Amino acid sequence: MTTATREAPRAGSRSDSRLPLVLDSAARFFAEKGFGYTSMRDIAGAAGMLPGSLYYYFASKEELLVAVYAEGVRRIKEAVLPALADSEADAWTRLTNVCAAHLEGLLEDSDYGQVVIRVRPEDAPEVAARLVALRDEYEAVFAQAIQTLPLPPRTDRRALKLMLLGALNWSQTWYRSGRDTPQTLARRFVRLLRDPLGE
Amino acid sequence: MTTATREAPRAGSRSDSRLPLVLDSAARFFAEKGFGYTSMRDIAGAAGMLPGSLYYYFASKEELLVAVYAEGVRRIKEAVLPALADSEADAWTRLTNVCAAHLEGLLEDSDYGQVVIRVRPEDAPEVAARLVALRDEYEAVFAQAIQTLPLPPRTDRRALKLMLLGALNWSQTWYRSGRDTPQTLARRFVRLLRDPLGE
DNA sequence: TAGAAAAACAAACAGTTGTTTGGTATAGTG
DNA sequence: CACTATACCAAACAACTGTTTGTTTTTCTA
Repeated sequence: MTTATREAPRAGSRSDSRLPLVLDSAARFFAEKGFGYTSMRDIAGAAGMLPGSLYYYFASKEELLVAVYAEGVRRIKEAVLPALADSEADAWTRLTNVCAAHLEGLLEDSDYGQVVIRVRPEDAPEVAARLVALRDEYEAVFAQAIQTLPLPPRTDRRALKLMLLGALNWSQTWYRSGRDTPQTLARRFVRLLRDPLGE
Repeated sequence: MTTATREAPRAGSRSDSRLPLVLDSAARFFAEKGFGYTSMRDIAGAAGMLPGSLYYYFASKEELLVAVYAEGVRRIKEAVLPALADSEADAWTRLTNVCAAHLEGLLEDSDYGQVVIRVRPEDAPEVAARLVALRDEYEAVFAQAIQTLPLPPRTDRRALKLMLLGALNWSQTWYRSGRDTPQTLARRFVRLLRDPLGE
């Protein structure tokens, strides 16, 4: 809306655009080095372009971040929604599947998902509000998986969501690919919540 | 903020050093803006000094981070250790108190604690290993609080630690002072783990 | 086939970055 | 008193930052 940044190449039209390359490149750097530590030259270079050329697609570095961020949210949602819609499974295994999908899009799958968790909205003040909105949009999806759980009355569902989501997101700091899979991790976390640990 | 307000030189020995001021200033900026977004000019300015003068105390920006980081770990440990050593309380309330102390040093208390959680070691490649070592040093303390829990056999204590610590640390992203206190938050999280939620 | 729009290049801009160098006022010591 | 270490200041450095501007090449369309 604000800028002419999101125009996708129309079908049949000129397709030598390097926009997807730019987005992938930006996602990779943002995910690996963070927003502030990535320069427009990094991104352009990896896409085989000059830094100034990026401004043909994006009005600013922050707008580029918004595009990557939005795509990240879109992908995580895309991975999670099927698990959420599975009416065959019971609520607890549905939650487990949602968590597994969340972890996958966050740890293994793509750089896009990692950007959503890694980059703090405040790091891009001009567009912070839009980033927060995108995050909230996904959190609402995740909250649904908890809303349908059969829980003892008076259970604090909000706290449950914050706790689980926090544990999942923080895993980005210690997770090393090859040891545990997102699936087993998700199972382990959900079980810790479901099964009683006290006395 | 304060610019040329000369701190009164303390009586006696030569203690007109502004080193503590520098550390406080750095901690504040690192906690609020992150490491990469903070310039040496920011830090020096807030301490009433010139940027170059910081190199009298620290060989580099990254070394300055190490100093703040170490002090942060020291403070969190200082807050958590008493709760851990309380042999009166039973293991579960001890864990609750440890979590509360952890949250306090992370959300409310000081900027130093926030730096430890906020700044990623990889953001300072030259000293990353030392930062990780400092973090691990604390995590070992936290692990102790879980080690002493009376848990059903075959419980994955490592997963429990990662989950709880993740939930606590991630709270930094959504916590707003004035709503919930660290105490109530800690109680809520621990209860979610201890009490059964399943069926 | 002329013209316009798309997709870039090439080169610079002004500002900021961490850091270095050389000097200086102050205070403690013999 | 001279001397020395401390705790800074003042000014610059080269490298890098996001961004702008004018130009060129390519491709689609009328």
